[in-house]
Amino acid sequence: MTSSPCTAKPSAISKEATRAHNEQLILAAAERIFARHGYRGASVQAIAEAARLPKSNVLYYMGSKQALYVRLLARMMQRWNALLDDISVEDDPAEVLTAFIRRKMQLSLRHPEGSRLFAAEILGGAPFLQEYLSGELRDWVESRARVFEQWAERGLMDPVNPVWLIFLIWSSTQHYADFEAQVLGITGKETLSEDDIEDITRFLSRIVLKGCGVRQHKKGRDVQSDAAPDLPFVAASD
Amino acid sequence: MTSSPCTAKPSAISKEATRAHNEQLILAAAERIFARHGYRGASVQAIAEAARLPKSNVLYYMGSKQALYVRLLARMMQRWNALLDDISVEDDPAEVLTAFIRRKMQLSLRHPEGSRLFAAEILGGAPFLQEYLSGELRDWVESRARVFEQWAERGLMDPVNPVWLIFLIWSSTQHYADFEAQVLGITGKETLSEDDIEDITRFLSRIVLKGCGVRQHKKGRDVQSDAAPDLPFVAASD
DNA sequence: GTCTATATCCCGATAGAC
DNA sequence: GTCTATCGGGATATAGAC
Repeated sequence: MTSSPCTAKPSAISKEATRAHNEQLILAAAERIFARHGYRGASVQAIAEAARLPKSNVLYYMGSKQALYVRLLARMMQRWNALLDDISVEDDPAEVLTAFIRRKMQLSLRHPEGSRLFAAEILGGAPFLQEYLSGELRDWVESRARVFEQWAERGLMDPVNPVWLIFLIWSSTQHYADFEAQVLGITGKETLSEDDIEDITRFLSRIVLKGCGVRQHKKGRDVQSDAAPDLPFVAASD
Repeated sequence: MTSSPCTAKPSAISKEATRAHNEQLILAAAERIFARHGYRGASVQAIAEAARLPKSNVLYYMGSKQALYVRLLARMMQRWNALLDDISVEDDPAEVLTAFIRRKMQLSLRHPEGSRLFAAEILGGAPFLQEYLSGELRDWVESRARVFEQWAERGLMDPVNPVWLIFLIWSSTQHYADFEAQVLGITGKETLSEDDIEDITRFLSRIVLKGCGVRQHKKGRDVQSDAAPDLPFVAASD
């Protein structure tokens, strides 16, 4: 990934490539700045400097500050949707929940600025995302909630409130991206290593599965109903 | 702060009362605006309008935008510290953890704007709070972490990473204040009722205690080591 | 297509009238 | 003490030179 803007000679082919390249520079820089200062607190000037381009160039490529912001939000929602798998009541709860936690964790830490951009938008009352939240996302939550309830009816997990459970997974995973400054300050680390991420992922999976009484899926075998089985991924305690 | 009877000069008293009253108006309004738009995105003009005072009045009372912001952060840290109880290894894990979750939940929902103000500060890289995070708060976390580890050594709970556990409790409770817009959009509610709060609190306590394998403290009785006892506060499932 | 120069407005902060 | 008027600077956005 080159970090310098392309202002080279306009040969027919490289024009489009240059434009695409500069757009990517702007989007990456804008995600950082918007995440850090929020919509109003971010200035086009600051975004331009972060992208090493003139301010007018940013507005020329993106049209307006608001259009740029909306485009970034849409990109983040797209990433989000990419891991919102469909699940059915026939699936194994343990597998689905661990995969859900793992993917959410990876998304947050693969795109920390996007995650913080989203967080800042919600923190400010979600002026640009209300429709998405109470429409598309709400439907997604409701459909998964129904599956969780059916799992509980079949005795595959405890009858917990499925919406609170989804919020628990969202909040506890996103925390490591959104509150990174706090996490690093308290742990004294400079960054979270791959091992840390793996450790946290296993910790959260363990707590959620055990906390919800999810039975291990063992085909052709009876499952003990009141024992707390040792899970295969007991987290290290530091 | 004196509470003098002073009947001689009521005008002098009402002056101070007016000042105190206006300061409270400004602090409340500023907390809302800063929480919504972040430090840079908030304008003194907007704060003044929210407090129904002239802009110059806000700066006259508070000195500067930054002084006002720092004062609000300090107030929130003070509220925070007020519930950071000391705990010892002799205390009952179940009681301590449930009380911790309950208090944290109440704090977040009693002061949602303060919670969001803090969140915005962390989201932006904690420029004003880094010292607090890597100093006072870090020490607090370490001391509690050591107690959790000792509990695990005594077999009172599973040997989970205590710092991840603290982050889990923080994130999952704060979520309902910081991401209120998302929670309300998805649940379709206009506000979270007292019953909702109680339900969420019990849900989180249940998951954390069961997920960490916290044994119920029963003095003078042996504790079954591998059974998952039914907790007294099994959450309703909706 | 790109970037300089500029238009218009709002920012935080202050001086000075009352 | 309170508030109007204003300052210098920076905001978004655009017009126009190259």
